[in-house]
Amino acid sequence: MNMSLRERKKQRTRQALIDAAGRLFDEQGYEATTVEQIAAAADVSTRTFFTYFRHKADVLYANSFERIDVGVRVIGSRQPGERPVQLLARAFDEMLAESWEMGLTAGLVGEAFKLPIHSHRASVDRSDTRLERLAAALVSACDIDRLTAYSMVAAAIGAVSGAAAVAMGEGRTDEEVLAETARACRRALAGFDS
Amino acid sequence: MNMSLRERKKQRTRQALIDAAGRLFDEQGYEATTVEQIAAAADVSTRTFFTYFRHKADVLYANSFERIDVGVRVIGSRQPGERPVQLLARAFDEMLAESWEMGLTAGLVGEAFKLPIHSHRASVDRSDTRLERLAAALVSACDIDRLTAYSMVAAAIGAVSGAAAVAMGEGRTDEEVLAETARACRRALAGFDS
DNA sequence: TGTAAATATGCATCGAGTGCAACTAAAGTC
DNA sequence: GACTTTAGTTGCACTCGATGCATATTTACA
Repeated sequence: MNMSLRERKKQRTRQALIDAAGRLFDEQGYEATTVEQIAAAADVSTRTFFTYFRHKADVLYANSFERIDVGVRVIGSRQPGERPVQLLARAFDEMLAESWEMGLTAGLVGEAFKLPIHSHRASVDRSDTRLERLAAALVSACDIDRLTAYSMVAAAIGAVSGAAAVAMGEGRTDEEVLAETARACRRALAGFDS
Repeated sequence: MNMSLRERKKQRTRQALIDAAGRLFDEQGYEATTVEQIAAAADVSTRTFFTYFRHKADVLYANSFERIDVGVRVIGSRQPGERPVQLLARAFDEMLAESWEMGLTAGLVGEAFKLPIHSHRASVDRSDTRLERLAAALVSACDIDRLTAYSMVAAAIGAVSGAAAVAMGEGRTDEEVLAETARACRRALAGFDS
């Protein structure tokens, strides 16, 4: 980890923004918090916020995007003979494990799942979405058609999000939430093991 | 259908907005089209657009929301002994059948699926989302816990959206798209038949 | 130390979305 | 048919997310 001063500063600012956003979202809710407030709390200009995150909502997913990397990596490490369903389930397990480990606040995750997030003006770079990246990885790793791959990943994401939202909404413990999401994921995938 | 003049006018305006939006989205794409343009094309003020649709994106889902009603109704009509998975699959079949019947342009549907839709300022009325409404209906109709219901519905929605997006992206015929989405839906649900 | 490259910031502007108040047209009343 | 009530339309001002551009300010590197 030999970062240049520049690099370190960038990381620090980025983290400051994430922390500030997390704190403010928890305190006032997502909608009630403005980018201006986040930037002020992180001691940078509003304009600078947008050099780190394309959209206000992206700060919520900041770590989520890194989690996707984990999933893509798992998919890339497919064992010979491993079936797509198993592989994808394994990828989700790793991603979910990561999620809790890196101490996302419930507030952050909760908001993230709650939001039917969209994009305002942003011309939505599809290749950057969770679905796209995981499905693409699955297609390259296995002998599977795009349609099936996308359906599988989308079903899994849906199940996981739905389960997590309800479980967290009901105030379950982290362990329970983790267990329930993993279970929902497997159930959603089961039928694709044709 | 004995509507008052007022009611008829409202429907006409609403339809004019939907039509104008569909046309413009097809011609220029979703992002490039402004609400101002849609309103102008429908010959109403910009402000009026927002009395019909809460968000720009809602005009895309205009008919989709009505489809959800169909699904909710199917779920409400559960046959004694019918399992949640069968019931939900039936609901999705009906909703999908409706979709093509009422002549949604591929452009409209395509855009709708493409968008990782979100909400700008709008404090997202959750009880109004597809997921919420279908899951809630399922919980009342069957003896099923919220967590499972939400996971199921979310998985199904994901699978259907994913399959539809890919199938349409590949230029399949309407029949094929319909068949593939129905299949993806069933596969996503299969594992929930515990 | 000076210069090139990367960041940060201010400013102007666009588009979505909301609240409010004034206006217009339809509906119901006498 | 004129009168009032009520629903729906519109303009206006404003907030906030987001982008482009031009200008500082830093850091890197010779």
